[in-house]
Amino acid sequence: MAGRNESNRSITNVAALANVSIATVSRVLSGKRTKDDDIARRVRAAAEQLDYSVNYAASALRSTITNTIGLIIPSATETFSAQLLDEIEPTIDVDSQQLLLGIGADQEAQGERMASLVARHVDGLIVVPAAGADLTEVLERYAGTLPIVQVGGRQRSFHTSMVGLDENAAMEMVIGHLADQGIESVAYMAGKEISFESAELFAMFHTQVRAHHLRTQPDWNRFGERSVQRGFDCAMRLFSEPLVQPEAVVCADDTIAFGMMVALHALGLRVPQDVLIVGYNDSPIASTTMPTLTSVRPPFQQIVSEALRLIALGPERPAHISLPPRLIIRDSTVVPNGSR
Amino acid sequence: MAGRNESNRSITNVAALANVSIATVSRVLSGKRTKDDDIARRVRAAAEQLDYSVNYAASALRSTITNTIGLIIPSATETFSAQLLDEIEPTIDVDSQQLLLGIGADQEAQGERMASLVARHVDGLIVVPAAGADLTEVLERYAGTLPIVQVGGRQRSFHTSMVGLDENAAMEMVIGHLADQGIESVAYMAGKEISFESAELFAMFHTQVRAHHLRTQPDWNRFGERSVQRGFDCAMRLFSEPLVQPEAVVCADDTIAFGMMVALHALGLRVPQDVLIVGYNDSPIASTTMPTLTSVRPPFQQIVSEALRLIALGPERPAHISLPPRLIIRDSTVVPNGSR
DNA sequence: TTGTAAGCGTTATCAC
DNA sequence: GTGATAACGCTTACAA
Repeated sequence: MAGRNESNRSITNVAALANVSIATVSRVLSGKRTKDDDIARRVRAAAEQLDYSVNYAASALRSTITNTIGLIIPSATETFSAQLLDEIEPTIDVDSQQLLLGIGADQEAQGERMASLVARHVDGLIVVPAAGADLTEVLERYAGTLPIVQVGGRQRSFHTSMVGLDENAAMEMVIGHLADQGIESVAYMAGKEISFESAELFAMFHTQVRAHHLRTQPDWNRFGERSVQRGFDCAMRLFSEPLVQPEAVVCADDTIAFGMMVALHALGLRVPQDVLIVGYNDSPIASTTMPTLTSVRPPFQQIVSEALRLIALGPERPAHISLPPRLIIRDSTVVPNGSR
Repeated sequence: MAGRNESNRSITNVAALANVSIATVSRVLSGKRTKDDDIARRVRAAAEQLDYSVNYAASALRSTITNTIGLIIPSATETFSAQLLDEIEPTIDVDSQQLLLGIGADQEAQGERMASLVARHVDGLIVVPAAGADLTEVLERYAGTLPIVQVGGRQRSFHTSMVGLDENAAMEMVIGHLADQGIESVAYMAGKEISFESAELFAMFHTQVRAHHLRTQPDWNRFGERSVQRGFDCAMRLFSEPLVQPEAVVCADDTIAFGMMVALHALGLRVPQDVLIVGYNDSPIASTTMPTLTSVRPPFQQIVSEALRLIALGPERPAHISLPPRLIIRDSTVVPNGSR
C-alpha cells in the first residue's frame, strides 16, 4: 500500500525524489538513456518507491506513440480469432503495450472499427478479415497513416502487410499424409464458392491429388459454408447412397469435419477404419472429439510475432509473409494396425 | 477524401471555421451545451467538413475520462468469455468507447492485467474471474479508484459490483423441465470440488431434486473439471456397468455434456430416448451436436448492459445483481413421441 | 549527459 | 452562454 497517494503519481515527484530533472526521469524510464549508472538506479528506485507509472495519455499526446495495438476480428466465437487473441495478448503485454479490440462481423462493421481505432492513434493495426469482406478501400485509406497487417484471408492491398498461411505447403502435408496411410481416393469440402481463395485452395488440392497419384471425383468435391450442419449434410449425401465413395475427406474447417464425423457415425461408418477425416484450423475441440481429429494448425505464435515485427517496422515497408502450418496428426487419420 | 489534411485535425481549426472559440467547440461536441441553435449547427458542420474527431489522448489528459473500458477474461477460447466479448464490443462502441482487452488464465496474470488497465485509467473494469482465482485482494485495492464489475464467479468483494446468474432459478428451470419430461432419477456433474460455488450449486441441485420428487444417488454425482474428457470418463463409469443408472444427467458445462454424449453413443445408449442430457453455458456448438443439446444460456445482453450501467454509476455505489438465465430446450431432453 | 522550457490538444475555470 | 486562459503530465529540442 506504499505510495498510493494520488498526488505522488507524477514524473515531477519521481524527479524530486531522485534529485534529477523530469527530463532525465523520462529518458531513463523510456530507455532513451544508455548508461546504467547511479543516476539511472536512483531514478528507478524513486519510481518504484512512489509506485509510479507513466500517464499514457500525456505520453501519447506529446509523442504520438500510444503503446496500443488495435486488433480487428470478425467474432470471438470463431476459433481462429480466439486462438489468435489468446496468443497475441500476452505477447503485446510484454512490451507494456495494450490491446484495443474491435469486432466486426462484416465488411462495413470492420471498416467502422478500423476508423475508430485509427482515430485512437493506435501504433499498429492487425486485421482478420471477415469471410467475404473486401477491405481494400479502407486498408488503402489508412495504409500511409499507420502500419497495418492483414492476417489470413486474401491479400488485396500492396500498401499494407500481410501474414498468411502457406496453403500449398498445408495441402501438400495433408494429401501426403493421407497417401502415406495407403488410401487411394479423397474428397474435398471447400469453403465458399464465391471466394477466390477457395478456388485457389481447390486448385492446390487437385495438384496434390495428382502428385500423389490419388483419385477424386467432381461430384465428391463441394463448395459451401464452414459449419457443422454443412459437414453433416454433405456426409449424408456422400456416404448414404451405394455409390463409389472416397476413402478420405479433407475439410476446409474443423466445424465441417465435426459435422461429417457425426453423420458418419450415424451411418454406421467408422473413422478412421472406413473413412479418414482431416480438418483445418485445429480448433480446441479437435483434440476432444471421438476419434480425435487430425487438423492443420496455423502457427499462431509465428503469426503473432511476424505481425508485431511488421508493425514495428512502420507503414513504409509493407511485406507479405507466408508461414507453413503444422499438421497435427490424431486418430481420425491413423488406422489401427490391420483393422482396415 | 475531403479534409484529410493532418493539420486540419485540431479543435482550433474547427473553431476558426465555425467562428467560435475552442471552448464552445468542446462544449458542443461533448454534449455539455444544451441548446441546439445556429451555433451548435455551425460547429457540427465545421467538424464534419474537416473530418474532425477528438484527440482522445488530449481529452484524457485533461479530463481523466479516457472513453475506454477494460475487460479481463481468462481466455478467448472459452465460450462464455467469447460470447461476452461478441456482445460487449458493439454495445460499448455505440458510446464511442473502446475496449481494452486483458487476458489472464490465472489469478496472478489477471492481477497483472488489472494493474495495467488501471494504469491506463480505463473508465471502468469488467472482470471474468479465471476458474479458481481469488481476486479479492486486487479488487479491493482498486475498488476506490474506478468502478469494477465482476461477471460470474463468486463475489468476494463488497466494494466492487457483481453481475451473476441466478443459479437457483437456473437449477429450478433445469430440474423442472426434466421432471416435466417424466423422468424419475437424475445425476449431476458438478464443477471443481474445491470451489465454494460448486458446492452451492450442488446444494441447489439437491433442493430441486427433492422439490420435484426425483431420485438421485451420491455415487452418481461428481465434482471435476469442466472438460470433454471428464464428461466422457464419467459417462463411461456411470453407464458401462449394469448398476442402477440415472435417466438424466445435468452437467455444469456444455463441454462435459459433449463428452457424455460421445461416451453414451459409444456405449449404444441413445440421447434422449435412454438418457436426457442438459448442458450449461449454451456454447455455439450446442445447437450443432447430434442430438442438439439442451443448455442453460446466460443472458449475455443483460449481463453486458447491467455491467456497463454499474460502471456508469461510478465506484461509489457497488451493487450485486443476479440475472435469471434462459433454458434453451433442444433435442437432448425432448423424447420423441412414445419412443421411450 | 543534463537541465530548461516549449509545446502536444483538450477541458475546466473564471470573468464577462 | 461565451471566450480567454490555465492546466493536465509528458517528451523533446535546445542550451548549457
